[in-house]
Order: sequence, then structure tokens, then C-alpha cells
Amino acid sequence: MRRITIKDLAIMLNLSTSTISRALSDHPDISEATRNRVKETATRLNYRTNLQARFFRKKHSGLLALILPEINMFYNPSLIEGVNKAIAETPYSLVMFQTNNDIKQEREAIEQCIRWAVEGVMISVTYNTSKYSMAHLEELTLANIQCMMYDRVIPDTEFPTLTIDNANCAKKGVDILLEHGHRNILGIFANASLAITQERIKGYKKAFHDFGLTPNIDHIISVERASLLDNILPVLLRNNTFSSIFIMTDELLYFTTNNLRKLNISIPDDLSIVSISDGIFPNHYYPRITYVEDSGKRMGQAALTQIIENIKNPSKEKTIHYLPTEIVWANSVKRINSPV
Amino acid sequence: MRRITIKDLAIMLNLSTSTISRALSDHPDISEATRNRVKETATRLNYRTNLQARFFRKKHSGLLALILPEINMFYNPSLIEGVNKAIAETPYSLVMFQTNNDIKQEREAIEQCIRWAVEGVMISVTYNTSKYSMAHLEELTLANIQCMMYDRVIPDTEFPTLTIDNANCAKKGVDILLEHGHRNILGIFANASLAITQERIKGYKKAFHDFGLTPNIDHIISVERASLLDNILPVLLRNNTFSSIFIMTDELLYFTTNNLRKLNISIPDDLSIVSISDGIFPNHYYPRITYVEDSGKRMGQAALTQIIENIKNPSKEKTIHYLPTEIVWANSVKRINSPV
DNA sequence: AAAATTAATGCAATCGTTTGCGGGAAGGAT
DNA sequence: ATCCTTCCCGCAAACGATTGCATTAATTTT
Repeated sequence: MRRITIKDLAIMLNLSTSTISRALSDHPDISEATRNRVKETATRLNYRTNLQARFFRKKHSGLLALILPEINMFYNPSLIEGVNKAIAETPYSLVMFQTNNDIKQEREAIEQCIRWAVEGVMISVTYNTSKYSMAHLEELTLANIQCMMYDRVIPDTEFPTLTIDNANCAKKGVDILLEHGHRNILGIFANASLAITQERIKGYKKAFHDFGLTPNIDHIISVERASLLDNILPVLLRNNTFSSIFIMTDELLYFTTNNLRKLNISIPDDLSIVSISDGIFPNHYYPRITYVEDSGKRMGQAALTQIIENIKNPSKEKTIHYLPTEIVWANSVKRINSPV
Repeated sequence: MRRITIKDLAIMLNLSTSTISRALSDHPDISEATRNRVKETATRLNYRTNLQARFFRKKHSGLLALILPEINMFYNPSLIEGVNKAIAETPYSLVMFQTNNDIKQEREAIEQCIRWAVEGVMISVTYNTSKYSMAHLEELTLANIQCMMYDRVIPDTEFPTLTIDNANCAKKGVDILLEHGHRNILGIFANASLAITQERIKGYKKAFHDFGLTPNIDHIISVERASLLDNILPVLLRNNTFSSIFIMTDELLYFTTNNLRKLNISIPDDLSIVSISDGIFPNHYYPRITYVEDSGKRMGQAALTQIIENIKNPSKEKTIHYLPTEIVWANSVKRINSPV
């Protein structure tokens, strides 16, 4: 049983395919009478436009690509949700690629995007993608495909970016601890090769400087994988006298709380905690954690809005967008009266 | 700067488009000399086949659809990862739709699938999709599109399904507790309208029966949303003397552990716990939780394998696949000597 | 040497939809 | 009565790749 095409409708109604096509898309040339006649039989016969054919003819694909470095239980679900919700309001569909933090797979994903003639790419790059290894991204430009980078971006390139103000966001978090009298603040950060990490470390330091203090770089740790905390934290917390921890992401927060439970350290009595977080985890966790919100959902929506804007209006000017962040208060920070 | 097409190559090399096409796809009719010549200039000019055009002509789209009821931090990330890893080995690309447990959005997603002429649909249905409200799914069959249901399925339909053996899986979990002497086992289950929930409740009961005991139906709770546990659990645990809890999913497990912490109930000293889980959460959680593994990643891979099999070989026979499950032991179950 | 076979390539249609252009019919203006 | 609009609609090409069939040239067979 073949699919109904415009040609079928044309034959049935004794009209030309052009009339059918125009009637279905409400072209003013077509009289109301025939338009109704066409639409009626179209729905009656369950006609559905073949998007492949339409977009093929129209020279665009109606596809947007989302490229993720990895899929873990933090951040990504929110992000995907945000993108999905936003795309549902548009005529576009979403194709997804996962690079597993492997630059080869990233190249492969970009290849696929070009072959599919997607109209826009939203990408969060791998650990290893840098200013000097982004020829594949430039291929997109050559292929006339809009590309924007979100979250894990490469700064100072021709591509538009969307991030939170990472440095400022980290500073806000550390500020909370400093203002509550904390001075020995362990900073837990992710993979150091990510721009996002570097920015947040900058923010950590700036908070100290603006407070007239000098940050102790031994208090800053940066782990390649979150699970390494299981080895590092027990030693670190035994040998030092931290009064608080600042944590850069949800995943690191998760591993940290597990270690604290294992070490029988309670929040906030023994140790105060502030994190940067998507919000979902700390909002259900007990005890509630104070965090600076970095909403994946909001970023997903914003990324989609931005790429569609760029497609409609491909300006030469590079745009750098920052999502606003705000502090969400809970009880994970204890005030200390005599700063050490 | 236009995209290079076969026609461009044909003109440049003074050949016909058919020769180019055949040369690129290693057709035996083409001599090795010209084949090399074609391939060389193709790569030199950065030619890439337009998949839209190819699939349009070839009458298939090269797309597979993944339809998710919701995206939360549990299970879905693993599932998506599994699907993505498996699809990377195939010539297909993945389009994703999210229904937010809304049957209208589910219908819309199916519509999109038909318009895009995807070749296969992998769907986990909403709470409200039942045997009597699945006309939209049958549209897929009419449109000659393969469809399979995974995880949240509708039993007894014409569509192939992929699940774990839910009843047996739950029974295995409850068995552990019974064998350790537990009798007052709180069973925490998800939305009761899901077949998956009903099956697991069956398994809970069967475990008791096979043990020569009668399950207490007051010990079985089924919540529409996991967050409702925050209201229910404190009351329930205060008024009853459960020695253990059996939990149906990761999300419920997460909310349960948070409540236990809040109530100062420790695992396994005060309460033993067994869960059905994807494995990621309890493998990093402290204390480690004993669980029956329901791997999202494995299910994602299996779903993809199955749908591709069905596309290649559309048999009339309905297939029901069960993924094997196994117990992963930890220290969350205490032995009780005197069963109450 | 003629006929038959093989090898290599070209011709042209095709997929389903869109769209520029042309044209007939009806109505109004002069 | 002629001309000019306006309103509807059809013709035919186009998008890029694939493919059955035809064609030519080269080679083998008889």
C-alpha cells in the first residue's frame, strides 16, 4: 500500500500537482472552493507531505543537530529537555550525536551533519577540541551550516557561544563562603583542559582577591574524572582543615556528598558546601545544598533560540551570549565567627 | 559557494553523472582507472553525497526515531547512550522526540515520524497510552514503518516489545529480602497505570506466595510521581515497623535514600534495601545498594538491534524479547534471625 | 573475417514537491 | 466592441542522486 502523494490527489481531483501543492499551503492564487476540496480529500486519504522531498526541493533539511560530549545523569537530561521543548515549537527536528569526548567521533558527527545538510549545529566540544584542532568545525562554515557552541566552548573563535558567565558564577559561589567567614575553602574542579574549568578557577581566585585575600592554590583540585574523588577526598580531608568546599558541577557534588557520608562528615555542621548546579540534584538531596544555578534546561532552550536566530539571520558578527545565574539558598553553609 | 554535486564532478571530469555515481559506489562496471580518478577529485573538491537526495531517491530515509516519555536523570541517559553507541555502527541517524508523558505530544511525535518517513520507531509509551488509545501507533503500520516498544510497553498488541522480565526481576529482588529473614517489606512502586509497574507488583506478590507467605497489600505503595515520597515516607515509616524496603526504580530509590537520611534511618542497620536499578546511581552511592540490574544502556543497544532487524526482515510474527537481569550484591541487606 | 561476447560509459527517467511563468475566462472600464 | 485587470489554474523545469537500458569500443570466438 503506497503512500499517498500530491500526484495521487491531483489525479483524483482532476487538478494539477501545482494546484494541490498551492492549495495545501494556502497560496492566495487558489480559490477557496478548491482549497477546501483539496484539504478535505487530503485529510480523508491521510495524505502527509513527504518532508524529505520537500526539503530536498527547497534546499534545506529542516534538521538541527545537537552534539554532546557525553551523556551522564547530570546536566545533560535537563539540557536535552530544554532543547526538545524549544524545538517542539519550531518546524525543525532534532538529530543527536554523542562524541564520548573523542575528537574522532566528533569529526565523524560533523561529517554526518554535513551529509545530512542539517541547517544548524549546537555543539559542546570534547576535552581535546581546541583552537588548534577545529578544522572539522570550520568545514561547517564552508558547507554553509550555522554552528554555535554551548557550555563547553572554545573561546576566541569565529563561532558564536552560549555559556553562563563561568568566572563570575564561581566567584558568586565562593563569595558566599567568604562572607560567612570561611577562609579554608577546598575548590573542586573538573578537567583542567576545559575552558569552562579554567574560567571557574579564575572566579574562585578572584573572589579571594576581591576580598583582599590570597587564594591558596593547594586548595584547588582539578580532577579528570569525577570518580577520582573517591581516592583523593579521603586523604585530602584527613590531612587538612577545610571548613568548606566549593564544587564546580553536579557530578562532582554527587561524588563529594557520597564521600562525606562515608567519612561521617556532616553538612553543614562539619563542613559547609556551595556548588554550581543545574538544581535538580540539590533540590531533592538531603540536606539541601546552596548552589549557583546553571540551568541545563534554560541553556538548551537558549541554544535552540540562538541557532535558529543565526539561521534566519546569518550575521557576520560573532555573538557571545551569557545566561544569567542566580543563587539558590539552602542550609549547607554555616557562619563562622572567627575566620582562621 | 555552492555545495559540490555529482553533476559538478561529471562536468569537470567530462563524464556522465551515472558514471560518477557508480564510481563512487564501487560499481563493477566502472574501470579502475576512472574510479580512482573520480574518487580522487571527489575528495580533493570535498564532495559529500547529499543524503537527503540519495534517500529521497532510494525511498528510505536513513532515520530512526527514539521516542521517550520523559527525560530524567535516571535510566534515560544510559538508554540514550546505549542507542547512540549502537547506531554509530550503522548507516542510520537518530532523531529524538520527547512526549512529556502527554499522549497528544506522543501523537505529534508519531506524525513527525511519518512525515519524515523514518524507517523505524523505538517508543516507550506515556502513562496514558493504552491498548484503546493507540490509533496513532497503528498509523505507523499503515505507513509501513516498523515500530517496537521498549521498557514501557503495551502488552498484547501487534507490536514487538523489549523489556526485562519485570515480574521475575521484582521477584528476584524481594526473594533476597525474604531469604534474609525479612517479612515486613515495604514495596515502593511507580505509577500504577504502567504495565511495567503492574508486572513488578505481581513479582513482589509472587515472591511471597512462593515462599508460602501472604503479601500484605498495605505494604505496597504506588506513587504517581516520585517526589510524593517526601510526603508519604515520613508518615509511613513512623507508623509501621518495616525491616526492609523493596524499590522499583532508581528515581524512587533516590527519593527514598534522601528521606531515610532526613529521618536518620541508616542502611542497613535500621532498614535493609533492595532496588531495581540501572546501576549507575547505586554504584557510586554510599552505602552501596544491592540491586537487580535493569541496564538502560543494554536496553538501548538491544532496542536498536531489534528495530534494525525488523526493518531488514519485516516478519509477520510478533516478537517479545526479554533482557536478562542479574543481581548485583552490596551491603544494604542485613540478615534477620527472627522473622517477625 | 564475421559474429558474438565483454567491458566501459552515456542516456534519460525517476523519486515528490515547489515555483516561475504563461494563459484562459470572467468581469470591468473605456 | 475592445482593452485591461483580476482570478484561477496548468505546464514544465528543477533539486541531486540512482538505475534500467542502450550504446560504443574492444576483445574473443568461430
